[in-house]
Amino acid sequence: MDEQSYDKTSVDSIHEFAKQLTGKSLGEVVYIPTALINDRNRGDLGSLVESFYFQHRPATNHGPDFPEAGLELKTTGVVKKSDGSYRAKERLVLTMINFESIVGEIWEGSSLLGKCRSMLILFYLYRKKLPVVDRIFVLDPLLYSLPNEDLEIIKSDWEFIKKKVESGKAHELSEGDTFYLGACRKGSGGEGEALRKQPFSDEGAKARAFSFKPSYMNKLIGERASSAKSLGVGQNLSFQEATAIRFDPFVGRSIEEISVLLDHHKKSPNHKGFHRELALRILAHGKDLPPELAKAGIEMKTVRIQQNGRPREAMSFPGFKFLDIVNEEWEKSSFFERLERKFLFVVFQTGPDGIERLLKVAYWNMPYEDRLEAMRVWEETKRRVALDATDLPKSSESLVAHVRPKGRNGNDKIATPQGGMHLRQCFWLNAGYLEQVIGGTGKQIVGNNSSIT
DNA sequence: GCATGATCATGC
DNA sequence: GCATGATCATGC
Repeated sequence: MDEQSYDKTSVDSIHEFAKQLTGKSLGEVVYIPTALINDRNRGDLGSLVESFYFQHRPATNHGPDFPEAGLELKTTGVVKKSDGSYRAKERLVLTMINFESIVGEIWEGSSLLGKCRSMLILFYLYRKKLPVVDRIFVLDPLLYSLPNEDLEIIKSDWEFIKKKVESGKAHELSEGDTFYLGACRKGSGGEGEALRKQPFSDEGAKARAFSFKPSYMNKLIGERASSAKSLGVGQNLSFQEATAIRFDPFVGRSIEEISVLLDHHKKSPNHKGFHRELALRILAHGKDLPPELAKAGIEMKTVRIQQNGRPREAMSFPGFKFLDIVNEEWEKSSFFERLERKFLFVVFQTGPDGIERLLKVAYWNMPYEDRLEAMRVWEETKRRVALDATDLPKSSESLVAHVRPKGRNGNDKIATPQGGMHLRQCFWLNAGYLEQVIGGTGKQIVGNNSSIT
């Protein structure tokens, strides 16, 4: 049934009309004046779809794209994974955060809610070199109406961001502050970028926008569905409460005890993922993170503390390539992306009796000052890789992070800018830094030291 | 006991 | 086969 047109007052009609784009690019369906394409790969595909496919020009720039239907139109990129399924290429930017006006808003009348309560999201296959009008739409368009199960979480994310602005800390905003909604950077990002004023501090803040995190987008796409059961976050439980309910019965118990209770045992004496597996069985009753934590992009990490209070090890992150980092920007680097996440630490400690027990569980995200220090280490690493990839920042050079090998064995070498081969490396958070962080999370079973009061 | 270098075990 | 999270090993 090919429809020639649609009813702009009807969400369903707009949705049906949009479906006819799937499998095609905008450019093959309608004529786009070349002046508007302009040889640029970037461009506002959403506006082009609205103007040339829907032939629709809203009377005003304010309000939804389709005011009569109360519908917002969004286009967003996906990339194909090796197994053929899709994942979000990036976060979905919803609307700029106006630091001046958000402090006077309430959720029910907020500009964010106006944007995201009803959206039609079209997915196109991202191809870097291809102009946006030539990118193919894939998947069915998604009619998004803020699901009940996500509403409370997104609302409290919004309130957290608002509170941070009210505390004069707009410049310290981080994606790790929140769960589904992120205060993402929006702007040139260059050295000369103009900072924005914030109402309760003289400090300039980088421009930010509300966005759905990539992890949340992936869940919407439905390509990462797992069988893991919901924790029940959102209805009447916070992340902290729901997590505490799962871990409470095991806190204080020994590894041995937990292992027996869950009937999960070490496969070998050197089973390196054992503590993590126990934690996942406690938290998720399985091997996958519960859907809420997956949607929030939570980074669950196990930390093992020795009798003397120090972590047994520093904390590693995925390896990087020498040839990549020299051309990367901090805010686009994978280390930055990791450190912007919210962490869930599952902490074990060996007691004076030599027995290791589950000590506590805590949510955490990296404070502003420490993110700046991590950036310094990253920039220093980038600089030194270009000079000599075998001489990189050691843990003695920073209180927060360092660089060390990360490989399968001594043959796991990759190319350096110097033309040689050297052991693959990754970033680590120092053991001493972790000690301070874990100590700072206090004694509670589940806390969140990122909270601002 | 710690910093640094080196490597393991697992799951996909 | 490979990335990943995590741990082991060595020398000071």
